[in-house]
Amino acid sequence: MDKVGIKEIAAKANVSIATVSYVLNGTRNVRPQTKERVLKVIEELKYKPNNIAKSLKSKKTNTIGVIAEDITVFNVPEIIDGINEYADRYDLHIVLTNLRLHKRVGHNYSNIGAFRKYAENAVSDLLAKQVDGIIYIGIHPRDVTGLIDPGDTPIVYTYCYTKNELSIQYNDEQASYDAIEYLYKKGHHRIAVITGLMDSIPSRLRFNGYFKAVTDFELPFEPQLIKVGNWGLESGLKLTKELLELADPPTALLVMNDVMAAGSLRAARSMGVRVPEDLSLVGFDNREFSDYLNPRITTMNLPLHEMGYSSMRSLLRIIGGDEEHAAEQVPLCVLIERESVAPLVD
Amino acid sequence: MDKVGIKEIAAKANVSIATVSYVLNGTRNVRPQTKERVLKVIEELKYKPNNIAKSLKSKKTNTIGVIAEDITVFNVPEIIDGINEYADRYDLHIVLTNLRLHKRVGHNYSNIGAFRKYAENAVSDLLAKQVDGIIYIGIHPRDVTGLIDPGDTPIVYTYCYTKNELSIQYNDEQASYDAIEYLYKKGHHRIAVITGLMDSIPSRLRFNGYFKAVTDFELPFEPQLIKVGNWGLESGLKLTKELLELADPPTALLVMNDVMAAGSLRAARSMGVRVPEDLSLVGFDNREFSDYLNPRITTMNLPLHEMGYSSMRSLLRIIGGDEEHAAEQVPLCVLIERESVAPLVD
DNA sequence: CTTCCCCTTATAAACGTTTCCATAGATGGT
DNA sequence: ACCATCTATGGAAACGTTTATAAGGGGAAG
Repeated sequence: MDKVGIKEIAAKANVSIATVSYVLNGTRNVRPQTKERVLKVIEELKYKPNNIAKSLKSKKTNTIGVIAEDITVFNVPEIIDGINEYADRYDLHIVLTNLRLHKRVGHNYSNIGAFRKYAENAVSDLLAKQVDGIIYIGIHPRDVTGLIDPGDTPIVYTYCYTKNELSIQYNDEQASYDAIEYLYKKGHHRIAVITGLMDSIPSRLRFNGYFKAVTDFELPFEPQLIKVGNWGLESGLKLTKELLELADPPTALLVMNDVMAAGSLRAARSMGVRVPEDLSLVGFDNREFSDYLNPRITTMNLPLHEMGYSSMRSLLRIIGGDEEHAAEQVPLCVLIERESVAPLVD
Repeated sequence: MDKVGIKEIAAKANVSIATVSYVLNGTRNVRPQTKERVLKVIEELKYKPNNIAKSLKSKKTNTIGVIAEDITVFNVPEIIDGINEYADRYDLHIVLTNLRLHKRVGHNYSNIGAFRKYAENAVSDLLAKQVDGIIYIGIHPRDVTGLIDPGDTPIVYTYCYTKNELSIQYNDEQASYDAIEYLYKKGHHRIAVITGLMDSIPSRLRFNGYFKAVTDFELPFEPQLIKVGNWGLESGLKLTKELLELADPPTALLVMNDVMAAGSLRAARSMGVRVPEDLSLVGFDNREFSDYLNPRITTMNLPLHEMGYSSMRSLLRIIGGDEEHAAEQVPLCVLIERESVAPLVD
């Protein structure tokens, strides 16, 4: 099974390689009769194009490099799926680099320096592969400014924060604000919050939203209703207990991720507090399991698929030279109503 | 910022392009002094290699095509992560094709025919990109034999079933057998089972394991203890209720995925049956949330990372021409003990 | 019957590398 | 002093395409 290229086709069809190329790409008119003949030979010889050669000449690979800081982080696959949807439409291919952040440096981002060289390598490799552009999928809590240098290959960031570079990101602050507004409209006034780690950007932004809403709706601001968690279930459990042991416990609780919210549920159960009758609970992330818990918890959905899709669209705009219109409006987070919130009746 | 290639380096360093290539790859001895000079120019001009050209000449892309039937299916990212770990070690790159099976044809695999052309396209594209090999990540319940034709590009399948092709897959039957054995050793004899859809291969295999174990340990075989579910939470809930309403309900229950197991928990709670005191429960998949439920459920872990890793290793063996030793031993599933099983005391 | 133009097809250069082969100079054994 | 080796380097072909340019032939217009 010898390699059959355009040359072999040309020989067998008694035309020049140029002609074969023209029928292959429709770049130029070719007499129907000739075309037919060439096509037949292509069929016969089971010609398979070689995009490497094509790319070399045309300086276009139709390939986008996707760098994921960690593909096993729960939200990332859906973002990639969004990227894929767009890529499919435009016949683009994805070369995926998984930086495996967590497996390499664990969950402590302080020694992130050691990680930088992986990121840099990934970029070099991608550039060597002549990708037409790069999408960098962070893992949310980090500002990633200056981490890598893509030269003049277009890049867009998503699911992370940047200073000057374009980053496709939903609005954390708004999301959190909306959650509080929802609770407020259900009649709740004393609303507690369990944040994530406070050196994490989304944590701060979400807290901002909480604070803004509390202010806008003239809710009492009581520091003892604010608890700083660490994103883990145990922390949700412990802090919720503390909240419930208050002399005057809150009637509602916003927890900044679903994992901690699962902890809240456990705490409530252990103390005989009923959710939602005695305590309304809203989570964050709309993780699949939030629907499996008991009660099914009301939580804030993140527009992940759209973020992926938008990143791709932005990137292609930049590649197309339209840098100005690259910024994208990402759909808002929407609250998924389930069973963990009840209106407050006095 | 003109493109700087090997040619520009050669000119500026007063050597031939051949020499530049030799210092770049260390393919040949070059006088230290010359080497130095070339390296300096490379540095100065910020030379970035072009792997496209390299691949064209060398007929090696160092790229593996990964076709995922659906990257949003929960187990897939971890498999990819395993692939990545191996790829990193050997400086291989991944071009990822996500077939988006569920978003395209939903969860009803009967109209899978329409899906075939996506798979075929994916393969053609990958071949055009001259990948050195292909890994096909299915989504488990399907036999994928004959779906695609990779020509003579090496391929290995994983997380799906095949007839003659090499597929890296853990042992469903064994896993299920082990779960029953575990329950048996905890003193349980009347063990019920909730299967998945019975047109799914893992469902049948797992049932096989159950049946074998029941036979080996001389447990009573009572058909009313066998329920056929559909993988969804509601089905777990409903069937568990039926089981618990039996005149003589089982003391233990093996549920063939964690989602249905979440349903079982809900059923038990709604009927005032305590887990594990009144009913021992073991799930399947070791989904992250199985640790968040109440009680935390004991479940069967799948060696996903290893499957990815092994797939890659097998593939590289085939690429290296060692077809015989390509088959891999995939680590067994291991049961993760948590809180949902208690020993039976009479 | 020229002349011009258009339509179709061919020739060959180019893309950025690797690598085979050749060459020039140095070394060393006789 | 000569030939055989050996080392360091250069020249050029090749990988499979695309595409600029050229060329041949036919028809319409003069």
